[in-house]
Amino acid sequence: MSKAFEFTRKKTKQRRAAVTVATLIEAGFQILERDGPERFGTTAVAERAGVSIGTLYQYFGNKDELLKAMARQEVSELLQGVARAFEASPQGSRARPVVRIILRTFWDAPPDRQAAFPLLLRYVARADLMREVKAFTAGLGRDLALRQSLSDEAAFVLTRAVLGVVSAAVSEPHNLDRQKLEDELVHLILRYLNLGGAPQAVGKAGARA
Amino acid sequence: MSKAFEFTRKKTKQRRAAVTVATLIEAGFQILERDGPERFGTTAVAERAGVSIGTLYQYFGNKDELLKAMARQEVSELLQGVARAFEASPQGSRARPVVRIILRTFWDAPPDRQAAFPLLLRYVARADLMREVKAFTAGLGRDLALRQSLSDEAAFVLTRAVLGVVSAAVSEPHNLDRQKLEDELVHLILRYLNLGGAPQAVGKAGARA
Amino acid sequence: MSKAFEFTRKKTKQRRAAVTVATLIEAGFQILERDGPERFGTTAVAERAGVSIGTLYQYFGNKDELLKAMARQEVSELLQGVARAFEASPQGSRARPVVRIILRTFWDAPPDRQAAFPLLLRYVARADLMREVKAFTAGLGRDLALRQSLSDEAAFVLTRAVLGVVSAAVSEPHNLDRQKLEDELVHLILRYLNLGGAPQAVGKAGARA
Amino acid sequence: MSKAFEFTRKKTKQRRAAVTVATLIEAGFQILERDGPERFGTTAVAERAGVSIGTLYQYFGNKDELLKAMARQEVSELLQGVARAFEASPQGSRARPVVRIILRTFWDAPPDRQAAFPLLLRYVARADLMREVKAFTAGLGRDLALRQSLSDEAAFVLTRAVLGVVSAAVSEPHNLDRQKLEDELVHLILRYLNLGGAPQAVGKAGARA
DNA sequence: GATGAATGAGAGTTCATTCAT
DNA sequence: CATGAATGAACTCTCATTCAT
Repeated sequence: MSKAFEFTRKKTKQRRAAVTVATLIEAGFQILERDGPERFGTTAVAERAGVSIGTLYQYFGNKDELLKAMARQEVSELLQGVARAFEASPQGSRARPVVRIILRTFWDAPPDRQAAFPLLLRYVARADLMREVKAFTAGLGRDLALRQSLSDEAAFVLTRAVLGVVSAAVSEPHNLDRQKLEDELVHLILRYLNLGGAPQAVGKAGARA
Repeated sequence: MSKAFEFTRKKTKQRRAAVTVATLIEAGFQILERDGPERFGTTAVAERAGVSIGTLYQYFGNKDELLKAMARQEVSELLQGVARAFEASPQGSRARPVVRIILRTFWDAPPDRQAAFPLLLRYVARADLMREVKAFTAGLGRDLALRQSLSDEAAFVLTRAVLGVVSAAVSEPHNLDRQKLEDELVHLILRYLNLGGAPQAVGKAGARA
Repeated sequence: MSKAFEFTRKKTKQRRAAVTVATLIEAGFQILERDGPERFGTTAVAERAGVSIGTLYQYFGNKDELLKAMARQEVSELLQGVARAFEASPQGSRARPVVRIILRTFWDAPPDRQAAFPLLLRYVARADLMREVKAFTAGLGRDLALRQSLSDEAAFVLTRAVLGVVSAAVSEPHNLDRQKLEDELVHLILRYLNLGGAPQAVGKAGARA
Repeated sequence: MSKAFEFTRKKTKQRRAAVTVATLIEAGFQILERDGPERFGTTAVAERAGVSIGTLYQYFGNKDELLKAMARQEVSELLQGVARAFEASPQGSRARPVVRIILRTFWDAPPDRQAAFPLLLRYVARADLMREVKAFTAGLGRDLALRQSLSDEAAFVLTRAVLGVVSAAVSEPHNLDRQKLEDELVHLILRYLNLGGAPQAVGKAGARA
């Protein structure tokens, strides 16, 4: 057996494994949306992915690991979107694009996907996943604050406040206007960072950002 | 049988029923704290309450109803605390007392109780429970805004932002300073309502409230 | 509700529970014999007992507990048989009746039941079950030794030697004569206790006991 | 290709195969001791041996065959030890050395290895493995009995009695003295063979062998 | 009303074994 | 020959809920 062949074979196998993993995660999202967080089960995921339950457990030692992988991917995508929106907009006008991408992810998601968020979010709130979130919000904070470094507490408050609002908007039944919510969120960010517009009345949605 | 007797008996029965319900709810909290949200089960609750599982189902048609009753009580206590703090403090200095009582409820709770919050919160986020929360936040909002009425969206953003921060502080592993977090939360509220201090640097915890 | 009624009801329930437990243990033996030790499973036991799997787990917290109960019963029956044989025979001629009852239990059992012994025996070899076995062999030892007390080690050697022989006779494929084996076992016991016949040749089965 | 070359290659291959088999068996023992009999699995064995699971199945058609090979080796080593002890000691004083080597193997083994014995022993008790055990015990018996031939039954009783005692000593929790146990075992053998000391009291450990 | 034995669908997980590469 | 990804039957166990007493 030549080394080249060995190498090819190994790569092939690795690719196949990677494909299987990706398929499982995707199936995980589909089941989570189809059956809801309560009825989310490993058997259904494997079946939907077209692999045996044993294969699932080859790659994810248990249900939690699968959920964590799904959460990681979800977070990662959101963070990338935020980062892109952040960099694509000029300093001083970044709050709104960022809020927009967040709202698009959460608010615009179909109801079934929205129902999946709380479960995923629970898995995000674990040490190993938080690290990258922290790293990201730290970087974000630095820029947002116009080079003034936000304290850990300030970064925490800002990010969790925004996340709390959009999570609530998704999981609580309500009757809110999307545009007004966006305005209020932008307002929240700008005022918190002492960047926002004139000290005028709050709650009058409009040209405030 | 005289009506009076009937009445007395009925009242006695009702009182006994009320006691049983209260006992079950209290037992519910104990089990939730003792076994955690995952292992929270009706059997254990009934046992701890000293009644049979059948009796539990006499008063709560299913597990969800029990959880909702527990959530209702928890929220109700928090809201009362907030209301007291609100009314006890002079206009213009209300943000900090309110934040304090919230932090006391969440941050100061023993770890086991903290672990119970996410589950309870999920049950708060249901239509019938939200009504009173909304009523409360609406009233609160009116006062906070110095008689300017907050829009629904603004009230939503303010309350969920604060809740999001304290929830995260409780469920995520972190390394934050309690006093600084309190300062930042107060800051968030005041700035959002355009009441807060001078447009100075953010994140320098201290004499800002 | 009168106390008498309460009492009756309780007794009724207890009786029903006892019947269920007995049924499950009996079903356990049947499954163990039918499917073999490897394939012995809780589902099959419950099914055969005509109750749900949940009921089985109401009475036996896990598979091991069921197996232990079965082992306890098996041992208990054997010990009772031995005790009866012991007491029914005159001092000095007790070895043979005891050996006979042991051989009847093991050797005469149908092959499927024999296949079940090793598993059961493994569960006998646990602290809590051993206590009664020890108590029994201690008592037996005292008598066997004509009032000389056997040391712990001697009692251990004697009982385990006999058990080892009959276990092996059951679980190993062999081609032995039952009568000769009985003779040799009796011989083993008597000689070990220095009670046995003349110092003649070993292995010539016959009128030695 | 010359025959010589073919031959060499074949031999090389055979040698390599033998090494692999030996490696697998050794890995088997390590896994058995590390994970216990319940968790003993082919995957872990292959991994520990540094080969793929497929390779394991090339050499052992199934799990049982692997276990049998392990049991065979274990037994073979014990028998060799016994044979050496037997031949190294003078006629008439062989019981104690033999008992000693047996106790050394079982009693002195580390607890993890002891836990492995019952499983191995079960695999010894199969037709093909028993043949050599029988051959050995037959030969041993002949010598032990000073040329009187033991009947099959007597050889069986003697060997299984001893094995039963040491197995029990290893698998049951107990509180026995090693020296006393050795004395009692020697006593058992000698008395059974009508070679042993005076018809004195049993259970007083000491200078009886 | 109170009881608690019984239910049973369904969960997560394991592991000996196969076979395309 | 070696590999190891894939298999899937089978397993133990949970727990919300019912209903005869």
